[in-house]
Amino acid sequence: MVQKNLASIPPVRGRPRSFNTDDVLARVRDTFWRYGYAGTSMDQLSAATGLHKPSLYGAFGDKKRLYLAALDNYLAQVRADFAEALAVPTLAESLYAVTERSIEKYTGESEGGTGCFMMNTAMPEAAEDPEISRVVRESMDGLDRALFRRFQKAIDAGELPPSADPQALAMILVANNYELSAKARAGYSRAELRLLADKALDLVGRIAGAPAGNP
Amino acid sequence: MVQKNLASIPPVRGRPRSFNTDDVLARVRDTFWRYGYAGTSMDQLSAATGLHKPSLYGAFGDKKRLYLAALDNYLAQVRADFAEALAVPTLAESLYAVTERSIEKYTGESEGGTGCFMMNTAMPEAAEDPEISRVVRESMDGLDRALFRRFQKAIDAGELPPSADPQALAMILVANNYELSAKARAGYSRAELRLLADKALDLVGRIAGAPAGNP
DNA sequence: TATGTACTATACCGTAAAGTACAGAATTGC
DNA sequence: GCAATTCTGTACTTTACGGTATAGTACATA
Repeated sequence: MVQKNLASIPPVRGRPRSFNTDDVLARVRDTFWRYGYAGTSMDQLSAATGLHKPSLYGAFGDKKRLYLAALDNYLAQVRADFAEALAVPTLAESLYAVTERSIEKYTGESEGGTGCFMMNTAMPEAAEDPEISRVVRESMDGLDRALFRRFQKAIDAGELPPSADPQALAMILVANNYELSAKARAGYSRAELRLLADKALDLVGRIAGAPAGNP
Repeated sequence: MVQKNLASIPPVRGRPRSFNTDDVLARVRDTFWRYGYAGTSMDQLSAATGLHKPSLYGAFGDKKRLYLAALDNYLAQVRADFAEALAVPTLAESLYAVTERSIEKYTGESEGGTGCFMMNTAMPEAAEDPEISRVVRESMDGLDRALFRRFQKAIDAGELPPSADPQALAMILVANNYELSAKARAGYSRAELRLLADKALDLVGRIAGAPAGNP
């Protein structure tokens, strides 16, 4: 994401916007989060943001561009959250923070709907929309890489033996993350999700010292 | 599911149906699979099945009942597939069969769309529809239990030591299954999914002999 | 063959969807 | 102050949606 969103660059001349783009995108995101992409109407988005439709269209384009802007916004925040959690020096604390943030996000404790926003809104569209599926793939690859690097860092720091298998370890947490999202959406409780995440962390601990198996 | 679907009980009198219910539900399922629940219109379903809308409404009720019938149909088939794969006597072969069937299904090789039908169509609706979210939860619990029982069986059969942790082992495959579904929908290739599944199976092998960790 | 019954086909209904035209309002540069 | 520019608000257009009325049709029982 090198280029900034056009909609967030305030125009120099003319009547200024009466709204803050990020606030609007947060409302838009929450509405899509609850009802899905196809299940959300522009009128709902208009009501949720307090903006009239021409303002939404003027600022973001059509429904899909508005959705993609909200998705970008969400993914940027998720990346920042992950980066912060992964920056914790101790591996165990770092991984716990990762799972805890996911659980908090997916249970909708702070804001938004349940489960992962991308999983529950982009996936149904991904089959027929290459633009959306590309964003999804890149986001997934990013998650894989981020966790892989964290384990590599732990090996470099001597927290794990050089023989450890960072790819397998990363996969445990990635797969667990998908399960957390799905089960949160289905209505599982925070406590149940916490147990699942702890099981995954326990697994990581059990095989952290083991070398990679035969391919 | 004790009670049979009403739509599958042929009436005794009057003009008989010109269509086979299961065939129709398969077409309905495939259409929802591609476009999502909210993204699919009754006209699309009518075109995909070759039935006119009044026939669909007459046989299944409204859109949601039609969807739920297709979902039940799908889940029954998935359960049967899983049961068959889990019935393979050797644990390793059994687990490989489980992953292979998922991959085949999720890549849309034989029929339907990509990813898990339930994941990609029911999840967006699950947040606002308790009836759908209940079905999803029950299906998830069923998957957890089926895999747990398979590992328990392997312990009973002496394939795994009594100290093995069937819950953790089951979780590896369940979480992997969710990841396979998500990545298939995002467009990952069969080969990439196979590698992921093999990593999970490898993990199972690595910790199969280990006892459960501290809770 | 007569009759009841359920299915099929066409056409339609009311509503809600995405998107827009246009007039007025707010701000900047001149 | 005045023109240029951009946003806001109301009302609208067009299309597609879920769902149905109705007329006709095919079959089972009697």
